[in-house]
Amino acid sequence: MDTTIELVTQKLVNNEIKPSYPRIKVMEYLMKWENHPTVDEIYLELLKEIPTLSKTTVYNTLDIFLDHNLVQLINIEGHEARFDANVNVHGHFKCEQCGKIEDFYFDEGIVDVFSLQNCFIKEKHIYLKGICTDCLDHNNV
Amino acid sequence: MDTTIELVTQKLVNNEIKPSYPRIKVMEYLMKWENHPTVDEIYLELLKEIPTLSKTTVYNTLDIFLDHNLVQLINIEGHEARFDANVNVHGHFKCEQCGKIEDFYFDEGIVDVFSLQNCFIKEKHIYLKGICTDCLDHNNV
DNA sequence: TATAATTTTATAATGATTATTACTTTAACT
DNA sequence: AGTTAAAGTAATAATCATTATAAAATTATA
Repeated sequence: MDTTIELVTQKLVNNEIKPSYPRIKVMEYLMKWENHPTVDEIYLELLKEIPTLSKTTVYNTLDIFLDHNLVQLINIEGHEARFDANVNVHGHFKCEQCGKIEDFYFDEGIVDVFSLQNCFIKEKHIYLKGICTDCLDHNNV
Repeated sequence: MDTTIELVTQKLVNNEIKPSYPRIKVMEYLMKWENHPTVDEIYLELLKEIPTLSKTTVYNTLDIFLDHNLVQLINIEGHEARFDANVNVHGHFKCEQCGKIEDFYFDEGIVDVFSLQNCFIKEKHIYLKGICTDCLDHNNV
């Protein structure tokens, strides 16, 4: 059996999620390609391997993963949800020109020092937008 | 003439936006009530004063304001856009229980030190989610 | 005042997400 | 193994925010 599939299966089982084929494949896709795909991108990609797959299943699966904190939801664009299997606190930078989304890391503490000392903080999201170095170079703006 | 309306009118004119009544009212609402309303909230509120108002106009008006950087778009919830007349860089904390969104401030520099030195950063958004102090108190969790 | 340009409105279209229901697969039990 | 219940998946329709389009109203200009 494929090692990746074994690992993913284990991950799901550890979180009390039954490792059905679609679930394994969605998680595998999210972990393997560390992009930040939309539901549609996940669906269209997996459809190649699972011709009977429905988009509803992708939505349901992602909801389960969200509930179990196995993925995080990225709201960098209002009109489409993106998903990230990296649930460590980190930021996202989207290039408005090429559309690429880059991860970046920061000391989580910087967000704690603000005026919300006594609140219970569950999620921390940092989103930046601009033009990436590649695009800046190629544009020679 | 009302001082607020004069101020808002001036703000629009300074930004080469014709100060039509709906535009003045949308901006006035955003500045007066420093909440972070959705399009629907703005629409329903202003409808009381402007019975002929259409939601399309609210959308169009907000688009113009965005283009001129007079408001910023808040994507803290994926399914609904919120708007903020405060365009200074600041963060938003949403209480998942009462729904309230609080502003908070941070040293803008903390976002600059990341691995994006050579990118051109146009927008910086920090969103936190959790439970606010009020809700924590009243729950006596 | 007449005409052109702009703004607003009403309506329809789009697209992502959710809800519903039926179908299929898996699990449990005899 | 065969039967029934439960869980998961799929197909379809419904919802809702947003966008597009075209008509009506307003404002600016000659």
